Amino acid sequence: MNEPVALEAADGLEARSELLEGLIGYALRRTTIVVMADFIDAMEGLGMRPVLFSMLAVIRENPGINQTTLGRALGIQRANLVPLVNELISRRLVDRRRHPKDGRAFALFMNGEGGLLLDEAIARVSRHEERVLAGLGDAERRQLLTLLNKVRSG
Amino acid sequence: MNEPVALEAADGLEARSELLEGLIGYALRRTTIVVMADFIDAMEGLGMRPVLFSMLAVIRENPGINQTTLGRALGIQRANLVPLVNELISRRLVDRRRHPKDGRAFALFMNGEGGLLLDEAIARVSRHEERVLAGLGDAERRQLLTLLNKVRSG
DNA sequence: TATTGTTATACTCTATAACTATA
DNA sequence: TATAGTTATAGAGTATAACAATA
Repeated sequence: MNEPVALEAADGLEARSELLEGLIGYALRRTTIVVMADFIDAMEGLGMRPVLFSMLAVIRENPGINQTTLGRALGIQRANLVPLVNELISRRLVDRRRHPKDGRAFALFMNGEGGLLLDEAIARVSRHEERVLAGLGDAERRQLLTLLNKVRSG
Repeated sequence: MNEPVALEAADGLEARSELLEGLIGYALRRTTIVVMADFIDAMEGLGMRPVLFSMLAVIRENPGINQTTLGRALGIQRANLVPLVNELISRRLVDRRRHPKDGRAFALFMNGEGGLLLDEAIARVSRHEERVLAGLGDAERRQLLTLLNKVRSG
């Protein structure tokens, strides 16, 4: 409440950092945390996490995909994908069959129940994106997506 | 290599999802992972992680800040902040003193060694941001920062 | 009663190395 | 030799509940 004094405690209720506020990496990290938290809220009761949602989306759009390719598409290492795929299998959302031409590989397919769950999740994701992007116009949303992909492909 | 056939394995080397590619949340998450990985590379040998960097920045710019306020500024819960502050203390980058007017609280101050480390980290962060933003012009960089903060605050 | 810092705990994500079976 | 999937393990981030000391 008073003017700051050197070596006195700056223990107000709020603190800022001009350095951090100028860094895009920091803004990316903090914004992602906020958006992912809203995603998780939006999925309440579905047992859906961001990583499971993205796996279901890729599997449905790429029927028969194997785990290595799935992991590469999503930036997940093979070893870390194993328990995640097992989770989808044991929840009967995805079917896993031996690959017809490569005995080492599995082929993953979305089944009916997985499709229903994904559809419900997609409906919730639409509302979630509308909520977190409420402050942006259509042009700004397209611009943000373009800029993010530019950085990522960079 | 051939045209896709229903229920045949789509086990090519690459897979995409139009659904995910349209979601800003997904773009945020993937882009942040790429940028954070480059940050970590940039800090090689410094023992610096994103969270420690942000803590040092806030402590230097808010001398005497207590742990609760520091955590609130960075979105870190008090309980999770304890081992992180201990790490900075044991590495002699930050000093912790009892708060003069509140016996429950600590007041955190950056010391000389912490300042030197933070300065070196800032120099590396500048090169890191230049690297990950190389594909964007100045106007685009400002725009991205503005849009990210709009989403986060919105 | 409320707040600061702490401890304990559990879950998720991530990273690495080594193994098996198949190619 | 190389690749697909697996196992084991360790580190880091995150979330909750409960406690002691102090306000």
